[in-house]
Amino acid sequence: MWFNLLSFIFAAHQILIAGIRITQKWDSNFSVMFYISNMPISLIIFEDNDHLRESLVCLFKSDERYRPVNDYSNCNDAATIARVYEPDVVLMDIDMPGTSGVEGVKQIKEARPQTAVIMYTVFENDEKLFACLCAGANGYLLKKTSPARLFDAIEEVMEGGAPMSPSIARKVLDSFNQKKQTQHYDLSQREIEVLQLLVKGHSTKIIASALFISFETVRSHLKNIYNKLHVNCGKEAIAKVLSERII
Amino acid sequence: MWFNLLSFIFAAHQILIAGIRITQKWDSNFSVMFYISNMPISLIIFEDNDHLRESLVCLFKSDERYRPVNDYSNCNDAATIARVYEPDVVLMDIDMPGTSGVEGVKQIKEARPQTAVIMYTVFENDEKLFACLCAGANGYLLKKTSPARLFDAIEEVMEGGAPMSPSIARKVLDSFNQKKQTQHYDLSQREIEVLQLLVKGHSTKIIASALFISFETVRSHLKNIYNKLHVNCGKEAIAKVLSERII
DNA sequence: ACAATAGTCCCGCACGTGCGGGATAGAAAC
DNA sequence: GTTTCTATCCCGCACGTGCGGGACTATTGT
Repeated sequence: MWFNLLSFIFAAHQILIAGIRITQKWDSNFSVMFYISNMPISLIIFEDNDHLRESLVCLFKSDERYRPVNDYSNCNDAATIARVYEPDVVLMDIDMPGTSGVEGVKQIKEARPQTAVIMYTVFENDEKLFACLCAGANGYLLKKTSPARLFDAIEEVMEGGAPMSPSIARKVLDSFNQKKQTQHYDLSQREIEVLQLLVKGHSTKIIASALFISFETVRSHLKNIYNKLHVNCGKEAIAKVLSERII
Repeated sequence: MWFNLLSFIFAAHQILIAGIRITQKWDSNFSVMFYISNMPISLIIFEDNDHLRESLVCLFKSDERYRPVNDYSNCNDAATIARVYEPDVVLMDIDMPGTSGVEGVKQIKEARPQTAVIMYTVFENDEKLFACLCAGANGYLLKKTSPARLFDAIEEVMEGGAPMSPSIARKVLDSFNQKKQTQHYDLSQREIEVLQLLVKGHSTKIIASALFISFETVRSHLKNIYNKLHVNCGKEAIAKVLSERII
């Protein structure tokens, strides 16, 4: 159960009141929420494999900390389900008949952003991973995850964390470091300065006055930049720089 | 100790040979490496607080799995140190006199990419966090991390993971989801199609032929798009879309 | 039935920009 | 000591593009 206490700042991560553990959590609107641990965590599972789904329900029923509310073999009505049952946590498979899990997490996050959605899948490929993260997933676990780690992950996401399988976390961190993997275009320092202003959308004239050099000089630099980046115009250059994270 | 076995693909994550646990790891050049667990993990610590640094060394010396090679109160010679001692793991503070930890991780990763660098800091602000990740950090732990979790994190990073404190992991995942926080510009479906082609760097003429509509129609759409995005030209539109992750 | 919206198409004008030239001076590299 | 690189500046031409108009059609919502 969540209590939304707007505009209240609380420094410590856990406090004890009358024996009840209260854990801090920030929601996406920067309001503070508290999770009272002696309430069971309500849980909904989306998983099309009947065996696995029933095993998961059974697993969570075995621990009094969890209250598996419902489970579904598809997420066609994910938004409604989230609104009606108001689950704390959702475990979401990706590959399901009908609506995919990627679309499912998007709908749940739109319908009820407080619900933490943990992806639970065999997929390790970048495309599905980043699609889920952009859709608002709060965690990403591979199906080889042990039950103990599954429990930990749910605790972690309830405490404001983002549980990920190690190889997934690595992929996520690597995505920040991709600019080193892209080739080096051998731009001079001055050309980098010009390019940095260009990718902010500034015109040649503005760049010239910003760098205290002549309009024609900037154009000359831009010509060289376009050659080095193998593009034909400023728009292509901006697109290339921003999408490949050069500079 | 690492053995670099190029072009060899190994499916399982752990195998047992004669009682020695071998763990798979991928390095950034896509070659496979194996970590033999009965070898102690060599470790270098950069931390300017003498008390904390000595405590950490003491902590790691207490466990035979770790071999703290050296420790430094600044990372001015980080690149040389990495090349000479070839550590498996580096624990790196951020706020140090002289070269900052952000610069330190960058230098270490350039000098010896195989070395896993885990940031170990009090800083939770986005700026420093993402600067470290872009510099190539393999993990990010807050100083409130317990010793047990510290050990786990080093195991995790050696096995190809990316250990992060929960609040850090959350920040990282949230960074993927920022497009929902940006405002909605109320673009029509057709305008989105035009804009998607524009941000690829395509000219008006190309967009027209790609969408099977007239050149003038595309220009008309672009005019409306610029109005809705509050920009004055295509370059600004591309810059805004790609940097704010609209669409 | 009417208004609003989206999508399509067209014109002309002015300016920005890409392209192909050329030139000079200082610094760095060989 | 010559070459190469970098930064700086200039010209003219052709095309792309932003801006301000207008017009027609289909759909949607009231």
